[in-house]
Amino acid sequence: MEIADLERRPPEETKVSTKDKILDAAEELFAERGYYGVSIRDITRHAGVELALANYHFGPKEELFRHVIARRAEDNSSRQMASLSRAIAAADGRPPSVEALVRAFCEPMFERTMRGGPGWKHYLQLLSHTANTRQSHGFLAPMNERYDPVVEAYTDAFKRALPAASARNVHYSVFFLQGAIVYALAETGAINRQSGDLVDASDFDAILDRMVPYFAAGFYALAGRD
Amino acid sequence: MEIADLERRPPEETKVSTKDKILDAAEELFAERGYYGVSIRDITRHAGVELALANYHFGPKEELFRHVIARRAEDNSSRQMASLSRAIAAADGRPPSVEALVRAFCEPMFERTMRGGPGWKHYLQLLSHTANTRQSHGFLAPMNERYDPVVEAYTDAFKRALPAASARNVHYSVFFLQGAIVYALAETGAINRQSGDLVDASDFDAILDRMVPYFAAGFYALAGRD
DNA sequence: GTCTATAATGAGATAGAC
DNA sequence: GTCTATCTCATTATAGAC
Repeated sequence: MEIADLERRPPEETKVSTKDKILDAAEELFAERGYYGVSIRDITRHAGVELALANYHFGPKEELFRHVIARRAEDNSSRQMASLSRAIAAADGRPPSVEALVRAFCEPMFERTMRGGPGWKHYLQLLSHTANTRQSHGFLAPMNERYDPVVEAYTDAFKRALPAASARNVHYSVFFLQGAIVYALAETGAINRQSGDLVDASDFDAILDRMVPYFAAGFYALAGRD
Repeated sequence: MEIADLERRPPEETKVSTKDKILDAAEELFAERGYYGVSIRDITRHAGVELALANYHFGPKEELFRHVIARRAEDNSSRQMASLSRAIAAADGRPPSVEALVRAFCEPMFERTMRGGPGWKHYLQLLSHTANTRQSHGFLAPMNERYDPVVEAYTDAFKRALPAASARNVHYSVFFLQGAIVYALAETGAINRQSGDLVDASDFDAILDRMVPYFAAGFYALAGRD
C-alpha cells in the first residue's frame, strides 16, 4: 500500500500522518513485546516523533492500545463475516461443507498476514497474543469479545453442516481449530526449528492447504460419536 | 499441597522457604500479566516478603524468571518423555497408535494443570504464554528450546505410526496439535463464553476425550494425501 | 538470611512556548 | 499540531545495619 502511494501521489501527500506513524510503531512493538513491554518513549522513538505527541493524539497509554486494536478490527471481522457469506452463497441453498467452512474461517486472516503488508502481520500477531491471554487486564476484554459474533456465526454454520453432531462437540471442534489458528498467526518459528525447515511458519498458503482436510476430518470424527 | 503439609508436619517444618514463596508468587503473577507486566515489588508483596530478598536470592529480574521456569521444567518434560515410553511399551513391539500418541502427548500436562495444584496451573499458563510468543526477548529462547526434544521424540513416534505419511505432513499435524494444546492450557475462558458454557475450559478430562479422536482423524487425513 | 534506606533510572503525563 | 522542559511516581538494584 505504501509503495503504491509513493508512486501515485505528489510528494507532499506521500507523508504518513503523525497519528498513523504512532499507530504503526505501537502496533509493531506491542506485537513484539506486549503491552507492558513497550513504553511510550519506545513507541515515539520508533515512530520518529516527539514523546508528547502520543498523549496529545491518543490520550493515555491504554487508549493508544485501544486505538491500535480498533484501527483494523472492523475490517478484520467484517472480512471474516463476508467470507462466511460467500461460502454460504457458493453452496447454493444447501449448507456449505465442513471443508469450505474451515477454509472460509482461516483464509481472510491468513491472506492478510501473508499479503496485507507488515502492519497487518503485526496486527494479527498482536491479536494472537491477546487471544491467548487471560482477561486479567480489563482493557483487553472488549477486543476479544469483538470476535465472539464471528465465532458464533461460523459455529452455527458448522452445526448446519453437521446436523447429527451435538452442539457441544461442534464447540469443542471450533475450539481446537481456533487454537491452531492463534498459534499459526503467532509465527513463533518453533515449527521451522522442530521440522528442520520442512515446515515454514510464514507460508500460510501451505498451512491452509493442510488445515482444511486435517480439521475437517476432526469435525467429522467428533460428529461421528454423537 | 499446603493444607496437607500443615496437617501432617510439625510446626517448624510447615514453613515454605522464602525462596519458594518468591518463586510461587512470581510464577502466578508472570502467568497472569507476563514478564513486563509484573514488578519485583508486586512479587515480593504478593509473597509477603521484603523487596530486597528477591534480588538477594535470585539476582536480577531475568534470572528470577529463569528460576521460575527451571523449577518445573525438568519434571514437566521428563513426564512427557515417560508418557511416550509407556505408550511404546504398552504397544508391545508394534508402533503405538496415533490415538495413543495424541493421548500420551497431552495427558501429562492436562493432568498437572487439573490436579497438580495451583502452582502447576500457573506454570503451564506461563508455558502457554511463552510458547505463543516470538523470541524477541532473548531470555525466553532456552525455555522454548527445552521442549524441542520432546516434540521431536513424539514426532518420530507419529512417523512410525504413519509410515506412509510424508515427514512434512507429520510435522504439520504435530504443529496443529501443539496449537490446540497451547490454547487449551491458556484457559482464557473464551470458549465458555462462546459455547454458552457447554464447554468448560478448565475441564481437561473432557477436552482430552475429544482431542484424541479429533486429532487422530486429522493425522490420518493428512497421511492419506501422501 | 533479613530489613531499612536510598541511589539511579525510566516511566506516564502535561504545562506552556511556538 | 509540534516541541521543550519538567513534574511525579514507580521501577530495579544494592549498600549497610542487624
